[in-house]
Amino acid sequence: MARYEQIASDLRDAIVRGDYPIGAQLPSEAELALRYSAARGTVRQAVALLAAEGLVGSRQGARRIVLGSERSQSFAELHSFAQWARSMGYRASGTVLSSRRRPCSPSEAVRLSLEPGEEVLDVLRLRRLDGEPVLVERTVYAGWIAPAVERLDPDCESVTQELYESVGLVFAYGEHLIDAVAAGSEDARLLGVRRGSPLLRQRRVTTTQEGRPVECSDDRYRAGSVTFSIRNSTAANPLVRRAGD
Amino acid sequence: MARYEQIASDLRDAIVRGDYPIGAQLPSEAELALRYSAARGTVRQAVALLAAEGLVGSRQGARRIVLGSERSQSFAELHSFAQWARSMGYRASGTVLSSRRRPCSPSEAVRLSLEPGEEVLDVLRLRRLDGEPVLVERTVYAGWIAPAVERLDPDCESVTQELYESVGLVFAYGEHLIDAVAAGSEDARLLGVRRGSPLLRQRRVTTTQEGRPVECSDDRYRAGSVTFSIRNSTAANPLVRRAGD
DNA sequence: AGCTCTGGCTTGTTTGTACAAGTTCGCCTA
DNA sequence: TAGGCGAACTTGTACAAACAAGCCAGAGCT
Repeated sequence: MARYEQIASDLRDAIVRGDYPIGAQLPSEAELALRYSAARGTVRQAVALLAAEGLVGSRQGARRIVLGSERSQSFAELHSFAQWARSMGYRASGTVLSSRRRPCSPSEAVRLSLEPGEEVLDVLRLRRLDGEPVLVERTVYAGWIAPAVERLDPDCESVTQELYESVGLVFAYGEHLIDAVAAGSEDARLLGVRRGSPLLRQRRVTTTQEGRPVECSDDRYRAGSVTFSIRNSTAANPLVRRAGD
Repeated sequence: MARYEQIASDLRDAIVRGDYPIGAQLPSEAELALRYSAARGTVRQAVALLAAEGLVGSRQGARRIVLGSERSQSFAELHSFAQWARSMGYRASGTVLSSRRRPCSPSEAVRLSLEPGEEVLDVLRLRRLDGEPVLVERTVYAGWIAPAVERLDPDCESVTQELYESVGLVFAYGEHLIDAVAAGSEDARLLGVRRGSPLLRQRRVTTTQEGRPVECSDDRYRAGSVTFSIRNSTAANPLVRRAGD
Protein backbone atom coordinates (compact mmCIF):
# COMPACT_ATOMS: atom_id res chain seq x y z
CA MET A 1 0.00 0.00 0.00
CA ALA A 2 1.41 3.35 -1.03
CA ARG A 3 2.16 6.01 1.57
CA TYR A 4 -0.52 8.34 0.22
CA GLU A 5 -3.07 5.53 0.38
CA GLN A 6 -2.17 4.90 4.00
CA ILE A 7 -2.64 8.56 4.80
CA ALA A 8 -5.94 8.66 2.90
CA SER A 9 -7.11 5.56 4.69
CA ASP A 10 -6.16 7.03 8.05
CA LEU A 11 -8.02 10.26 7.33
CA ARG A 12 -11.01 8.37 5.99
CA ASP A 13 -11.20 6.33 9.16
CA ALA A 14 -11.02 9.51 11.23
CA ILE A 15 -13.89 10.99 9.23
CA VAL A 16 -16.03 7.86 9.40
CA ARG A 17 -15.28 7.62 13.12
CA GLY A 18 -16.53 11.17 13.58
CA ASP A 19 -13.25 12.82 14.59
CA TYR A 20 -13.98 15.27 11.79
CA PRO A 21 -17.78 15.61 11.67
CA ILE A 22 -19.61 16.85 8.59
CA GLY A 23 -18.93 20.53 8.11
CA ALA A 24 -15.67 20.47 10.06
CA GLN A 25 -12.36 21.64 8.66
CA LEU A 26 -9.58 19.19 7.91
CA PRO A 27 -6.08 20.14 9.11
CA SER A 28 -4.05 22.07 6.56
CA GLU A 29 -1.79 20.24 4.15
CA ALA A 30 1.25 21.60 5.92
CA GLU A 31 0.06 20.27 9.26
CA LEU A 32 -0.81 16.88 7.81
CA ALA A 33 2.58 16.70 6.12
CA LEU A 34 4.22 17.35 9.46
CA ARG A 35 2.02 14.87 11.28
CA TYR A 36 2.70 12.06 8.80
CA SER A 37 6.30 13.09 8.08
CA ALA A 38 5.51 13.21 4.38
CA ALA A 39 6.00 15.77 1.65
CA ARG A 40 3.14 18.09 0.87
CA GLY A 41 2.71 16.47 -2.54
CA THR A 42 2.09 13.11 -0.92
CA VAL A 43 -0.51 14.59 1.41
CA ARG A 44 -2.18 16.23 -1.59
CA GLN A 45 -2.47 12.86 -3.31
CA ALA A 46 -4.14 11.50 -0.21
CA VAL A 47 -6.72 14.24 0.12
CA ALA A 48 -7.33 14.18 -3.64
CA LEU A 49 -8.43 10.58 -3.14
CA LEU A 50 -10.90 11.62 -0.45
CA ALA A 51 -12.15 14.45 -2.63
CA ALA A 52 -12.74 12.03 -5.51
CA GLU A 53 -14.79 9.88 -3.14
CA GLY A 54 -16.88 12.91 -2.29
CA LEU A 55 -15.87 12.79 1.36
CA VAL A 56 -14.25 16.22 1.43
CA GLY A 57 -14.53 19.37 -0.65
CA SER A 58 -11.82 21.90 -1.27
CA ARG A 59 -11.55 25.48 -2.46
CA GLN A 60 -8.38 27.38 -3.12
CA GLY A 61 -7.42 29.48 -0.14
CA ALA A 62 -9.78 27.86 2.35
CA ARG A 63 -9.39 24.81 4.52
CA ARG A 64 -10.82 21.56 3.24
CA ILE A 65 -14.29 20.73 4.56
CA VAL A 66 -15.82 17.36 5.39
CA LEU A 67 -18.88 16.79 3.18
CA GLY A 68 -19.89 13.24 4.01
CA SER A 69 -18.93 10.31 6.14
CA GLU A 70 -20.20 7.29 4.27
CA ARG A 71 -17.67 4.87 2.89
CA SER A 72 -18.35 4.11 -0.76
CA GLN A 73 -17.75 0.74 -2.34
CA SER A 74 -15.00 -0.28 -4.70
CA PHE A 75 -15.20 -0.85 -8.43
CA ALA A 76 -15.37 -4.61 -7.95
CA GLU A 77 -18.48 -4.16 -5.85
CA LEU A 78 -20.07 -2.01 -8.50
CA HIS A 79 -19.30 -4.42 -11.24
CA SER A 80 -19.99 -7.69 -9.53
CA PHE A 81 -23.48 -8.27 -8.25
CA ALA A 82 -22.27 -11.02 -5.92
CA GLN A 83 -19.41 -9.05 -4.40
CA TRP A 84 -21.62 -6.05 -3.87
CA ALA A 85 -24.34 -8.16 -2.26
CA ARG A 86 -21.84 -9.81 0.05
CA SER A 87 -20.39 -6.50 1.19
CA MET A 88 -23.89 -5.31 2.00
CA GLY A 89 -24.64 -8.40 4.03
CA TYR A 90 -26.99 -10.03 1.53
CA ARG A 91 -26.83 -13.57 0.26
CA ALA A 92 -26.63 -13.57 -3.53
CA SER A 93 -27.52 -16.48 -5.75
CA GLY A 94 -28.15 -16.91 -9.43
CA THR A 95 -29.12 -19.33 -12.16
CA VAL A 96 -28.23 -19.54 -15.82
CA LEU A 97 -31.53 -19.99 -17.64
CA SER A 98 -30.12 -20.23 -21.13
CA SER A 99 -26.75 -20.08 -22.82
CA ARG A 100 -26.13 -20.39 -26.52
CA ARG A 101 -23.66 -19.34 -29.19
CA ARG A 102 -24.73 -17.32 -32.18
CA PRO A 103 -23.25 -14.89 -34.70
CA CYS A 104 -23.13 -11.35 -33.39
CA SER A 105 -25.40 -8.61 -34.65
CA PRO A 106 -23.90 -5.54 -36.37
CA SER A 107 -24.45 -3.34 -33.31
CA GLU A 108 -22.80 -5.92 -31.06
CA ALA A 109 -19.85 -6.12 -33.45
CA VAL A 110 -19.31 -2.42 -32.93
CA ARG A 111 -19.70 -2.44 -29.16
CA LEU A 112 -17.45 -5.47 -28.66
CA SER A 113 -14.95 -4.61 -31.44
CA LEU A 114 -15.64 -7.86 -33.29
CA GLU A 115 -15.66 -8.76 -36.96
CA PRO A 116 -19.23 -8.78 -38.34
CA GLY A 117 -20.74 -12.23 -37.90
CA GLU A 118 -18.12 -13.40 -35.40
CA GLU A 119 -19.47 -15.80 -32.78
CA VAL A 120 -20.68 -14.56 -29.39
CA LEU A 121 -22.14 -16.24 -26.33
CA ASP A 122 -25.61 -15.20 -25.24
CA VAL A 123 -26.46 -15.85 -21.58
CA LEU A 124 -29.67 -15.24 -19.66
CA ARG A 125 -29.29 -15.21 -15.88
CA LEU A 126 -31.70 -14.67 -13.04
CA ARG A 127 -30.15 -13.24 -9.88
CA ARG A 128 -31.55 -13.34 -6.37
CA LEU A 129 -30.94 -11.43 -3.16
CA ASP A 130 -31.74 -13.52 -0.08
CA GLY A 131 -33.73 -15.82 -2.33
CA GLU A 132 -35.87 -13.05 -3.86
CA PRO A 133 -35.47 -12.64 -7.64
CA VAL A 134 -34.37 -9.06 -8.26
CA LEU A 135 -32.37 -9.01 -11.49
CA VAL A 136 -32.65 -10.36 -15.03
CA GLU A 137 -29.28 -10.27 -16.76
CA ARG A 138 -28.95 -10.68 -20.52
CA THR A 139 -25.25 -10.79 -21.29
CA VAL A 140 -23.41 -11.12 -24.58
CA TYR A 141 -19.81 -12.31 -24.23
CA ALA A 142 -17.18 -11.93 -26.95
CA GLY A 143 -16.28 -15.22 -28.60
CA TRP A 144 -12.76 -15.37 -27.22
CA ILE A 145 -13.97 -15.60 -23.64
CA ALA A 146 -16.97 -17.87 -24.39
CA PRO A 147 -15.23 -21.20 -23.54
CA ALA A 148 -14.29 -19.95 -20.07
CA VAL A 149 -17.84 -18.72 -19.45
CA GLU A 150 -19.36 -22.01 -20.59
CA ARG A 151 -17.15 -23.93 -18.18
CA LEU A 152 -18.66 -22.01 -15.24
CA ASP A 153 -21.10 -23.64 -12.85
CA PRO A 154 -24.63 -22.62 -13.97
CA ASP A 155 -25.43 -21.67 -10.37
CA CYS A 156 -22.07 -19.93 -9.95
CA GLU A 157 -22.39 -17.12 -7.47
CA SER A 158 -19.86 -14.61 -8.74
CA VAL A 159 -19.05 -14.75 -12.45
CA THR A 160 -16.49 -11.97 -12.06
CA GLN A 161 -14.55 -13.84 -9.41
CA GLU A 162 -14.72 -17.21 -11.17
CA LEU A 163 -13.42 -15.75 -14.42
CA TYR A 164 -10.58 -14.11 -12.53
CA GLU A 165 -9.62 -17.34 -10.84
CA SER A 166 -9.96 -19.57 -13.90
CA VAL A 167 -8.39 -17.46 -16.65
CA GLY A 168 -7.05 -14.39 -14.84
CA LEU A 169 -9.57 -12.11 -16.51
CA VAL A 170 -9.94 -8.70 -14.86
CA PHE A 171 -12.83 -6.39 -15.63
CA ALA A 172 -11.13 -3.02 -15.54
CA TYR A 173 -13.22 -0.42 -17.32
CA GLY A 174 -16.88 -0.06 -18.00
CA GLU A 175 -19.48 2.21 -19.44
CA HIS A 176 -22.94 2.08 -17.94
CA LEU A 177 -26.24 3.46 -19.26
CA ILE A 178 -29.05 3.68 -16.76
CA ASP A 179 -32.72 4.22 -17.53
CA ALA A 180 -36.18 2.93 -16.72
CA VAL A 181 -38.19 0.51 -18.83
CA ALA A 182 -41.46 -1.39 -18.54
CA ALA A 183 -41.20 -5.09 -17.79
CA GLY A 184 -41.66 -7.32 -20.82
CA SER A 185 -43.53 -10.59 -20.44
CA GLU A 186 -40.34 -12.60 -19.86
CA ASP A 187 -39.03 -10.04 -17.34
CA ALA A 188 -42.38 -10.06 -15.56
CA ARG A 189 -42.53 -13.84 -15.32
CA LEU A 190 -38.96 -14.18 -14.04
CA LEU A 191 -39.11 -11.35 -11.52
CA GLY A 192 -42.63 -12.08 -10.36
CA VAL A 193 -44.05 -8.66 -11.23
CA ARG A 194 -46.84 -7.55 -13.54
CA ARG A 195 -46.07 -6.90 -17.18
CA GLY A 196 -45.48 -3.19 -17.74
CA SER A 197 -44.34 -2.51 -14.20
CA PRO A 198 -41.24 -0.32 -13.85
CA LEU A 199 -37.75 -1.81 -13.97
CA LEU A 200 -34.41 -0.09 -13.52
CA ARG A 201 -32.25 -0.97 -16.51
CA GLN A 202 -28.46 -0.88 -16.57
CA ARG A 203 -26.80 -1.49 -19.91
CA ARG A 204 -23.07 -1.89 -19.74
CA VAL A 205 -20.00 -2.66 -21.78
CA THR A 206 -16.95 -3.90 -19.93
CA THR A 207 -13.36 -4.12 -21.10
CA THR A 208 -10.12 -5.62 -19.85
CA GLN A 209 -7.14 -3.65 -18.62
CA GLU A 210 -5.87 -3.56 -22.19
CA GLY A 211 -9.08 -1.94 -23.38
CA ARG A 212 -10.39 -5.12 -25.04
CA PRO A 213 -14.19 -5.43 -24.77
CA VAL A 214 -15.33 -8.55 -22.93
CA GLU A 215 -19.08 -8.34 -22.61
CA CYS A 216 -22.09 -6.16 -23.00
CA SER A 217 -25.15 -6.68 -20.91
CA ASP A 218 -28.72 -5.57 -20.35
CA ASP A 219 -29.53 -5.88 -16.65
CA ARG A 220 -33.02 -5.17 -15.30
CA TYR A 221 -33.64 -4.69 -11.60
CA ARG A 222 -37.04 -4.98 -9.99
CA ALA A 223 -38.14 -1.51 -8.89
CA GLY A 224 -37.35 -0.87 -5.25
CA SER A 225 -34.72 -3.58 -4.99
CA VAL A 226 -31.69 -1.52 -5.92
CA THR A 227 -30.73 2.14 -6.12
CA PHE A 228 -27.69 3.65 -7.79
CA SER A 229 -25.91 6.36 -5.91
CA ILE A 230 -23.49 8.96 -7.20
CA ARG A 231 -21.50 11.59 -5.34
CA ASN A 232 -20.15 14.36 -7.44
CA SER A 233 -18.47 17.69 -7.26
CA THR A 234 -17.36 20.47 -9.56
CA ALA A 235 -14.01 18.70 -9.58
CA ALA A 236 -15.00 15.29 -10.85
CA ASN A 237 -18.17 13.71 -12.07
CA PRO A 238 -18.30 10.89 -14.52
CA LEU A 239 -22.08 10.81 -14.47
CA VAL A 240 -23.78 12.44 -17.41
CA ARG A 241 -27.33 12.69 -18.55
CA ARG A 242 -28.07 11.60 -22.09
CA ALA A 243 -31.04 12.03 -24.31
CA GLY A 244 -33.11 8.92 -24.77
CA ASP A 245 -32.43 7.05 -28.00
CA MET B 1 -6.66 28.14 -17.61
CA ALA B 2 -3.86 26.13 -16.04
CA ARG B 3 -1.15 24.61 -18.19
CA TYR B 4 -2.23 21.06 -17.37
CA GLU B 5 -5.79 21.89 -18.35
CA GLN B 6 -4.59 23.22 -21.68
CA ILE B 7 -2.63 20.04 -22.31
CA ALA B 8 -5.61 17.88 -21.27
CA SER B 9 -7.88 19.90 -23.53
CA ASP B 10 -5.47 19.51 -26.43
CA LEU B 11 -5.22 15.76 -25.94
CA ARG B 12 -8.98 15.46 -25.52
CA ASP B 13 -9.52 17.25 -28.80
CA ALA B 14 -7.05 14.95 -30.51
CA ILE B 15 -8.89 11.91 -29.16
CA VAL B 16 -12.33 13.24 -30.11
CA ARG B 17 -10.98 14.14 -33.55
CA GLY B 18 -9.77 10.59 -33.99
CA ASP B 19 -6.02 11.24 -34.03
CA TYR B 20 -5.88 8.60 -31.32
CA PRO B 21 -8.64 6.10 -32.11
CA ILE B 22 -10.11 3.79 -29.48
CA GLY B 23 -7.56 1.16 -28.55
CA ALA B 24 -4.60 3.24 -29.65
CA GLN B 25 -1.70 4.12 -27.39
CA LEU B 26 -1.14 7.64 -26.17
CA PRO B 27 2.42 8.98 -26.42
CA SER B 28 4.51 8.38 -23.31
CA GLU B 29 4.61 10.99 -20.57
CA ALA B 30 8.21 11.77 -21.45
CA GLU B 31 7.32 12.45 -25.06
CA LEU B 32 4.33 14.59 -24.15
CA ALA B 33 6.47 16.54 -21.71
CA LEU B 34 8.92 17.24 -24.50
CA ARG B 35 6.19 18.13 -26.98
CA TYR B 36 4.49 20.60 -24.63
CA SER B 37 7.71 21.81 -22.98
CA ALA B 38 6.29 20.95 -19.58
CA ALA B 39 7.51 18.93 -16.64
CA ARG B 40 6.44 15.33 -16.39
CA GLY B 41 4.35 16.13 -13.32
CA THR B 42 2.30 18.61 -15.29
CA VAL B 43 1.68 16.10 -18.06
CA ARG B 44 0.64 13.57 -15.44
CA GLN B 45 -1.98 15.98 -14.10
CA ALA B 46 -3.32 16.38 -17.62
CA VAL B 47 -3.66 12.68 -18.36
CA ALA B 48 -5.06 12.07 -14.87
CA LEU B 49 -7.89 14.40 -15.90
CA LEU B 50 -8.56 12.36 -19.01
CA ALA B 51 -8.44 9.15 -16.99
CA ALA B 52 -10.99 10.57 -14.56
CA GLU B 53 -13.25 11.30 -17.53
CA GLY B 54 -12.91 7.70 -18.60
CA LEU B 55 -11.31 8.66 -21.90
CA VAL B 56 -8.05 6.81 -21.29
CA GLY B 57 -6.98 3.96 -19.09
CA SER B 58 -3.56 3.40 -17.62
CA ARG B 59 -1.56 0.59 -16.08
CA GLN B 60 1.84 0.84 -14.54
CA GLY B 61 4.51 -0.09 -17.02
CA ALA B 62 2.36 0.07 -20.14
CA ARG B 63 1.44 2.96 -22.39
CA ARG B 64 -1.88 4.65 -21.77
CA ILE B 65 -4.72 3.40 -23.95
CA VAL B 66 -7.65 5.31 -25.41
CA LEU B 67 -10.92 3.84 -24.06
CA GLY B 68 -13.53 6.19 -25.42
CA SER B 69 -13.90 9.24 -27.55
CA GLU B 70 -17.07 10.90 -26.36
CA ARG B 71 -16.77 14.20 -24.63
CA SER B 72 -18.54 14.08 -21.31
CA GLN B 73 -20.35 17.04 -19.89
CA SER B 74 -19.32 19.20 -17.00
CA PHE B 75 -20.81 19.24 -13.54
CA ALA B 76 -22.94 22.24 -14.38
CA GLU B 77 -24.51 20.30 -17.20
CA LEU B 78 -25.23 17.37 -14.94
CA HIS B 79 -26.79 19.52 -12.32
CA SER B 80 -28.70 21.93 -14.45
CA PHE B 81 -31.38 20.53 -16.72
CA ALA B 82 -31.36 23.66 -18.86
CA GLN B 83 -27.61 23.81 -19.34
CA TRP B 84 -27.47 20.16 -20.20
CA ALA B 85 -30.31 20.47 -22.68
CA ARG B 86 -28.69 23.45 -24.34
CA SER B 87 -25.36 21.69 -24.74
CA MET B 88 -27.15 18.78 -26.38
CA GLY B 89 -28.93 21.05 -28.81
CA TYR B 90 -32.35 20.84 -27.21
CA ARG B 91 -34.59 23.70 -26.26
CA ALA B 92 -35.49 23.48 -22.57
CA SER B 93 -38.46 25.17 -20.95
CA GLY B 94 -40.21 24.84 -17.65
CA THR B 95 -43.07 26.02 -15.51
CA VAL B 96 -43.53 26.37 -11.80
CA LEU B 97 -46.85 24.70 -11.01
CA SER B 98 -46.86 25.38 -7.31
CA SER B 99 -44.63 27.02 -4.72
CA ARG B 100 -45.35 27.31 -1.05
CA ARG B 101 -43.60 27.62 2.28
CA ARG B 102 -44.12 25.07 5.02
CA PRO B 103 -42.29 23.72 8.07
CA CYS B 104 -39.81 20.98 7.17
CA SER B 105 -40.34 17.34 7.99
CA PRO B 106 -37.92 15.54 10.33
CA SER B 107 -36.22 13.72 7.43
CA GLU B 108 -35.80 16.97 5.51
CA ALA B 109 -34.31 18.57 8.60
CA VAL B 110 -31.61 15.91 8.59
CA ARG B 111 -30.90 16.05 4.87
CA LEU B 112 -30.74 19.86 4.75
CA SER B 113 -29.10 20.31 8.18
CA LEU B 114 -32.00 22.41 9.46
CA GLU B 115 -33.54 22.81 12.88
CA PRO B 116 -36.70 20.67 13.20
CA GLY B 117 -39.70 22.67 12.06
CA GLU B 118 -37.66 25.35 10.30
CA GLU B 119 -39.33 26.75 7.21
CA VAL B 120 -38.63 25.37 3.74
CA LEU B 121 -39.87 26.20 0.24
CA ASP B 122 -41.67 23.47 -1.67
CA VAL B 123 -41.67 23.85 -5.46
CA LEU B 124 -43.28 21.70 -8.14
CA ARG B 125 -41.92 22.22 -11.65
CA LEU B 126 -42.68 20.66 -14.99
CA ARG B 127 -39.79 20.65 -17.45
CA ARG B 128 -39.98 20.24 -21.20
CA LEU B 129 -37.52 19.32 -23.94
CA ASP B 130 -38.45 20.83 -27.29
CA GLY B 131 -41.93 21.39 -25.90
CA GLU B 132 -42.44 17.78 -24.79
CA PRO B 133 -42.95 17.34 -21.03
CA VAL B 134 -40.24 14.97 -19.80
CA LEU B 135 -39.58 15.79 -16.16
CA VAL B 136 -41.53 16.43 -12.97
CA GLU B 137 -39.35 18.11 -10.37
CA ARG B 138 -40.36 18.29 -6.71
CA THR B 139 -37.79 20.41 -4.96
CA VAL B 140 -37.44 21.44 -1.32
CA TYR B 141 -35.23 24.50 -0.76
CA ALA B 142 -33.73 25.43 2.59
CA GLY B 143 -35.38 28.49 4.13
CA TRP B 144 -32.35 30.75 3.78
CA ILE B 145 -32.44 30.56 0.00
CA ALA B 146 -36.23 30.64 -0.33
CA PRO B 147 -36.56 34.42 -0.96
CA ALA B 148 -34.17 34.26 -3.91
CA VAL B 149 -36.04 31.29 -5.37
CA GLU B 150 -39.41 33.01 -4.98
CA ARG B 151 -38.11 36.05 -6.85
CA LEU B 152 -37.37 33.89 -9.92
CA ASP B 153 -39.53 34.03 -13.02
CA PRO B 154 -41.97 31.08 -12.84
CA ASP B 155 -41.05 30.18 -16.41
CA CYS B 156 -37.37 30.70 -15.73
CA GLU B 157 -35.31 28.43 -17.94
CA SER B 158 -32.28 27.73 -15.80
CA VAL B 159 -32.75 27.97 -12.04
CA THR B 160 -29.09 27.21 -11.45
CA GLN B 161 -27.92 30.05 -13.63
CA GLU B 162 -30.45 32.55 -12.29
CA LEU B 163 -29.51 31.81 -8.70
CA TYR B 164 -25.86 32.25 -9.57
CA GLU B 165 -26.49 35.60 -11.21
CA SER B 166 -28.87 36.95 -8.58
CA VAL B 167 -27.22 35.87 -5.31
CA GLY B 168 -23.93 34.28 -6.40
CA LEU B 169 -25.05 30.84 -5.29
CA VAL B 170 -22.93 28.00 -6.67
CA PHE B 171 -24.07 24.40 -6.53
CA ALA B 172 -20.82 22.62 -5.85
CA TYR B 173 -21.45 19.14 -4.51
CA GLY B 174 -24.28 16.70 -4.82
CA GLU B 175 -25.38 13.25 -3.95
CA HIS B 176 -27.74 11.50 -6.35
CA LEU B 177 -29.87 8.39 -5.90
CA ILE B 178 -31.24 6.83 -9.05
CA ASP B 179 -33.99 4.25 -9.29
CA ALA B 180 -37.19 3.39 -11.15
CA VAL B 181 -40.72 4.06 -9.90
CA ALA B 182 -44.24 3.77 -11.23
CA ALA B 183 -45.93 7.01 -12.23
CA GLY B 184 -48.39 8.32 -9.65
CA SER B 185 -51.58 9.96 -10.83
CA GLU B 186 -50.09 13.46 -10.67
CA ASP B 187 -46.93 12.33 -12.49
CA ALA B 188 -49.02 10.60 -15.13
CA ARG B 189 -51.21 13.64 -15.72
CA LEU B 190 -48.31 16.05 -16.00
CA LEU B 191 -46.10 13.87 -18.21
CA GLY B 192 -48.92 12.58 -20.36
CA VAL B 193 -48.34 8.90 -19.61
CA ARG B 194 -50.51 6.21 -18.06
CA ARG B 195 -50.56 5.79 -14.31
CA GLY B 196 -48.14 3.03 -13.27
CA SER B 197 -45.90 3.43 -16.29
CA PRO B 198 -42.15 3.43 -15.58
CA LEU B 199 -40.33 6.63 -14.62
CA LEU B 200 -36.64 7.16 -13.97
CA ARG B 201 -36.29 8.83 -10.60
CA GLN B 202 -33.33 10.92 -9.47
CA ARG B 203 -33.32 12.07 -5.87
CA ARG B 204 -30.58 14.52 -5.02
CA VAL B 205 -29.21 16.71 -2.29
CA THR B 206 -27.05 19.64 -3.34
CA THR B 207 -24.72 21.77 -1.25
CA THR B 208 -22.71 24.94 -1.69
CA GLN B 209 -18.96 25.13 -1.86
CA GLU B 210 -18.90 25.48 1.90
CA GLY B 211 -20.81 22.24 2.32
CA ARG B 212 -24.08 23.93 3.26
CA PRO B 213 -27.11 22.03 1.92
CA VAL B 214 -29.28 24.10 -0.42
CA GLU B 215 -31.98 21.83 -1.76
CA CYS B 216 -33.17 18.28 -2.01
CA SER B 217 -35.25 17.16 -4.92
CA ASP B 218 -37.23 14.27 -6.35
CA ASP B 219 -37.02 14.39 -10.16
CA ARG B 220 -38.95 11.95 -12.34
CA TYR B 221 -38.12 11.51 -16.01
CA ARG B 222 -40.49 9.97 -18.50
CA ALA B 223 -39.07 6.60 -19.58
CA GLY B 224 -37.09 6.85 -22.78
CA SER B 225 -36.53 10.58 -22.55
CA VAL B 226 -33.27 10.54 -20.64
CA THR B 227 -30.50 8.07 -19.84
CA PHE B 228 -27.76 8.40 -17.26
CA SER B 229 -24.33 7.39 -18.34
CA ILE B 230 -21.34 6.49 -16.19
CA ARG B 231 -17.81 5.64 -17.20
CA ASN B 232 -15.76 3.96 -14.57
CA SER B 233 -12.51 2.19 -13.97
CA THR B 234 -10.70 0.37 -11.22
CA ALA B 235 -9.12 3.71 -10.41
CA ALA B 236 -12.15 5.85 -9.80
CA ASN B 237 -15.85 5.24 -9.66
CA PRO B 238 -18.24 7.29 -7.63
CA LEU B 239 -21.19 5.18 -8.72
CA VAL B 240 -22.35 2.63 -6.22
CA ARG B 241 -25.27 0.31 -6.06
CA ARG B 242 -27.44 0.44 -2.96
CA ALA B 243 -30.11 -1.81 -1.64
CA GLY B 244 -33.60 -0.48 -2.04
CA ASP B 245 -35.00 1.16 1.07
C1' DA C 1 -21.37 50.18 14.71
C1' DG C 2 -20.11 49.14 10.33
C1' DC C 3 -16.92 49.24 6.68
C1' DT C 4 -12.43 48.56 4.25
C1' DC C 5 -8.08 46.87 3.73
C1' DT C 6 -4.12 44.32 4.61
C1' DG C 7 -1.19 40.53 6.02
C1' DG C 8 -0.87 35.82 7.02
C1' DC C 9 -2.61 31.39 6.01
C1' DT C 10 -4.09 27.79 2.77
C1' DT C 11 -4.71 25.58 -1.46
C1' DG C 12 -3.41 25.45 -6.57
C1' DT C 13 0.24 25.02 -10.17
C1' DT C 14 4.76 24.00 -11.89
C1' DT C 15 9.40 22.34 -12.14
C1' DG C 16 13.06 18.99 -11.09
C1' DT C 17 14.92 14.68 -9.36
C1' DA C 18 15.21 9.96 -7.94
C1' DC C 19 13.87 5.41 -7.47
C1' DA C 20 10.32 1.52 -7.61
C1' DA C 21 7.50 -1.52 -10.15
C1' DG C 22 5.39 -3.40 -14.12
C1' DT C 23 5.31 -4.19 -19.36
C1' DT C 24 7.13 -5.27 -23.76
C1' DC C 25 9.90 -7.16 -26.99
C1' DG C 26 13.92 -8.98 -28.94
C1' DC C 27 17.63 -12.26 -28.22
C1' DC C 28 19.41 -16.42 -26.83
C1' DT C 29 19.10 -21.11 -25.69
C1' DA C 30 17.37 -25.79 -25.34
C1' DT D 1 10.14 -23.71 -32.67
C1' DA D 2 9.03 -22.78 -28.07
C1' DG D 3 10.24 -20.95 -23.99
C1' DG D 4 13.03 -18.18 -20.73
C1' DC D 5 15.77 -14.10 -19.74
C1' DG D 6 16.95 -9.60 -19.55
C1' DA D 7 17.36 -4.78 -21.11
C1' DA D 8 14.89 -0.76 -22.33
C1' DC D 9 10.89 1.61 -21.73
C1' DT D 10 6.87 3.40 -19.17
C1' DT D 11 4.05 4.50 -15.40
C1' DG D 12 3.72 4.95 -10.16
C1' DT D 13 5.43 7.01 -5.88
C1' DA D 14 7.95 10.28 -3.12
C1' DC D 15 10.53 14.33 -1.96
C1' DA D 16 11.83 19.35 -2.22
C1' DA D 17 11.18 24.09 -3.56
C1' DA D 18 9.02 28.13 -5.31
C1' DC D 19 5.44 31.13 -6.68
C1' DA D 20 0.39 32.21 -7.74
C1' DA D 21 -4.21 32.85 -6.24
C1' DG D 22 -7.87 32.90 -3.12
C1' DC D 23 -9.75 33.17 1.76
C1' DC D 24 -10.27 35.08 6.30
C1' DA D 25 -9.85 37.49 10.46
C1' DG D 26 -8.27 41.24 12.82
C1' DA D 27 -6.62 46.05 12.71
C1' DG D 28 -7.80 50.41 11.65
C1' DC D 29 -10.79 53.90 9.82
C1' DT D 30 -15.23 56.47 9.11
